[in-house]
Amino acid sequence: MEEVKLPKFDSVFSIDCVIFGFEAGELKILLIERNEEPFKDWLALPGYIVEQDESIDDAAERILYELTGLRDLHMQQFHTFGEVNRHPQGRVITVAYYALIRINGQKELRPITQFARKAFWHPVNELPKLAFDHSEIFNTGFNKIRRRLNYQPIAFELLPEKFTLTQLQSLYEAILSKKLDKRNFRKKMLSFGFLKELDEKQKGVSYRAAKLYKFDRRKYAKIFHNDMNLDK
Amino acid sequence: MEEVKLPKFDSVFSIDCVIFGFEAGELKILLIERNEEPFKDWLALPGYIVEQDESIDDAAERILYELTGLRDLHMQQFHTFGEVNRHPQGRVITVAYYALIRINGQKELRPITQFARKAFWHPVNELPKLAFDHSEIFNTGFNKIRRRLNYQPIAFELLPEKFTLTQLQSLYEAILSKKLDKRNFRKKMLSFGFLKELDEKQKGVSYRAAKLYKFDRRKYAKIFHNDMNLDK
DNA sequence: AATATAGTGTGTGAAAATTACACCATTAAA
DNA sequence: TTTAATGGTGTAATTTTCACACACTATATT
Repeated sequence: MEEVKLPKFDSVFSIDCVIFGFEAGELKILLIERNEEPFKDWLALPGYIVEQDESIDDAAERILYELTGLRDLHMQQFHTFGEVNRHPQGRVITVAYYALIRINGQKELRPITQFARKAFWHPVNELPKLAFDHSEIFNTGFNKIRRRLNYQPIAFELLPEKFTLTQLQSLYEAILSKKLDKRNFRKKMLSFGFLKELDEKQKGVSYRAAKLYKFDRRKYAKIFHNDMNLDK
Repeated sequence: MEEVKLPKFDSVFSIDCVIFGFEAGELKILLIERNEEPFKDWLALPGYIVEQDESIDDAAERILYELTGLRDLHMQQFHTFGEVNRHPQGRVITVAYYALIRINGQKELRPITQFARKAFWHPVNELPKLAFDHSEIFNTGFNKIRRRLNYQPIAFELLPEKFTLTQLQSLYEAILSKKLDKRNFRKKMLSFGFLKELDEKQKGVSYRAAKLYKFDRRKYAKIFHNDMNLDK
């Protein structure tokens, strides 16, 4: 069997990341300020070029780390953008990933490479124009997680380990952009059976402290073992 | 502003297509027999390399056409596969698309290029080993359409324009691999309000002929206008 | 000590959706 | 006319969804 060479093109893959966080009752995403042409000084999603000897999943982790200092999140690919002219300097196809993380105790965001001047959280409402087609990438990703919220326990990745039902509800409201009924929401969430009520209560509030809950992954997996694998 | 060059890699994008059809009560996909190394003579999903000056959506259409003679289907991207060693000859990242089409009156399948020796329909059960990681790509795609079946009217793309409720049901059963209750299925489908009952009946059967129905896109769009755009 | 404030936590009834389930009707062929 | 094959239909029980309002508790303020 003879070795056949693949054709070569001046084409480049990149990764872009839509990282959601939840803070002060607001849904936010992670942006960087670019320090490199093109779109120097613009705001953009954290994203960069995939190396030749790394898988795209690995690349996503590395790139996010280099641009923001964040590590070990569970990112998932959600769409690939391949218009010819989406990058002004050549053909770049980008695979977009999302993740949801706890902003809370997060250490400072600090870019490792010089390609980003800084990284910071920005509310998803009132987003400014972003570099490249990043606004479109963000919108597609946001719609994806809205959908996924219905059949995947992604909300818990955004909350601290211990949370109140009110926090959980206001997160759902932020993602879905609509008000939910408190009694029905609580009834339904609790009926799933994967929330573990703790003995602790909220602290430091100047009103009746709410009970804290925890998301119980093991119970979730038991209850929904069917659905978990379908998801890729 | 100075022109900055993008780095160059020996990396290649490709497209692979998972095309579903429905025939004789069975769900099938389109395979080709490869006529080129690597995996010469193997069965594979229709797939090839993206040119530098075409978008990935355009590439998907072109490639499918060249390998199978099929045209103008509505393909949708569903996942991108980017493991380093998925192609034995170098770095190839592939974007996978699916489509669902009517096999029925389809003209002969005939590859245009020589890269495929032939193209043919194969039942999704009892699939043989496929070239590259195409078995995994198929599985991922199959799971995607199973999910989508719940919130998108994709089934109708697989049926002839006029179809009976029994045909529709057996298609659902084929995709979901489970039996459904006839009365409940019919009640529910009709309750959506986007099936148009025709005056015609089935012909050429040796038993009571069934009524024919049509999928009414306009009604569907009116009823579900919300959901249509979220889908990318 | 009284009171204002802000969010917690709880139940019920009506309506809608889902599920389980079995038999007669119609057609063509034998 | 009988047989074989599929078409077509309704109801009752159960579960899920939805709409809706007020008393409780902890703290801060006076």
